[in-house]
Amino acid sequence: MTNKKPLDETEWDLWHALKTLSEAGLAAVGSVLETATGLSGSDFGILSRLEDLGDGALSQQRLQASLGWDKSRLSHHLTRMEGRGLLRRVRPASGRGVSLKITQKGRNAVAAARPVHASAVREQVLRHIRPPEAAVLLELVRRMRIPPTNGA
Amino acid sequence: MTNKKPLDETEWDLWHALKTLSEAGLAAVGSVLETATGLSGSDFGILSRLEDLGDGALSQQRLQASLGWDKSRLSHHLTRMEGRGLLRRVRPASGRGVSLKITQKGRNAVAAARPVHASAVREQVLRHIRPPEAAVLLELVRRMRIPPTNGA
DNA sequence: CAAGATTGAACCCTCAATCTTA
DNA sequence: TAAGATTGAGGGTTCAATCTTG
Repeated sequence: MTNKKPLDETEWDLWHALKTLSEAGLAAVGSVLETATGLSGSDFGILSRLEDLGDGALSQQRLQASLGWDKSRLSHHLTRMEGRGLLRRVRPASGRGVSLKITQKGRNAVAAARPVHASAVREQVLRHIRPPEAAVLLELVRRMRIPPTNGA
Repeated sequence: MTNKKPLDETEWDLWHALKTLSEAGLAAVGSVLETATGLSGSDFGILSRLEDLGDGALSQQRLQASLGWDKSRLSHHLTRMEGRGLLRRVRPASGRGVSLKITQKGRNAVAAARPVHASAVREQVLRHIRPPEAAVLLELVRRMRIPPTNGA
C-alpha cells in the first residue's frame, strides 16, 4: 500500500534539499578537478584505483566491481582514456579478460590530481558539514542500503 | 592555505556517502519514474512546472530560472519533448522570447506520473528519514545556500 | 545593439547486439 | 557454450558560435 498523494511542501523541500546537496557538491568537486588537472572525476576514480588496488595494473573485472559501473560504460570510457595515453589495455598471457596498466603519463596525472581532489572535497563539501549532520547523512545512506561501490 | 593531505577515513566515508546518495540513491527515483511512466525526471520536472507555475503555459525564461538549467540544455530538451508531442513552443504576440504550452498528451502523462513520483520519493528516500533528522538536513542545505537545481 | 533562443560538434551513458576465446 | 569485452545507435549535456527580433 503506497501513498499516492502528491508530496506536501515539507516532503518536497526535503527531497529537493537532498538532491541539491549531493548533486551540486559532486558537480563542484568535479569541475574544480577537471579545470585544474584535466582529469574528470571518472578518470580520477579509475587511475587512482589502478594505483591503490593494483599498484598500476588491474583486471577490467576488478575495476568494474570496484566502480560499480556498467561494463559497456567502462569499456567506452577506457577506450577514450587509452586514446589519451593515460592507460593501456593488455591481453593477459593466460586467462580470459583484459588487464589495465597505467602509463607514466597516467601516473603523473593522478599524482598531480590527488592533492587537488582532496582539497576540493574539503573546500566544496566537507567544510560545510558539521559532525551531527555528517552522522545523519551516513545513517541515511546506510539505511537506504544502496548497492556498494568501493574506492575513491 | 588549503590542506593537501589525503582524505582521512572519516572524511572519505562522508564523501563516499554523498557520492553514493547522488549516484545511486536518488537516481533510483528517476529510474522507477521512467520505467513506469515513460517520463524522465527532467521531463517530469518540466511538465509539472508548466502546470504548477503557469497553469499549462510558461515563458522559457521563467522555466529556465526555475530549473536552474543551461539555456542550451533546455532548448535541446524542449526540442525533444516537442517532438514527442508533450508540449508546444509558441511565439508570444508581443514581447521577445518563447512561451511553452503543455499539450493534452503532456497533461495526461504528468497526471499519470505524479503519484508514481510521490510514492517513489517516499519509498526510496523519505521513508528513511526521521523528523529530527530532516530538520538537521534542511538546516545544512540552507546554510550552504546552494543555487537551485533540477526539478523532479 | 542586446536579450533570448537555437544549432552543431564533441563528449558521455545506456541498451541491445555482437564478437572473442577458454 | 558461456564468460568477458566491444560496438553502434540514440538520448542527454556542454561549449562556443550563430541566428532573430525589439
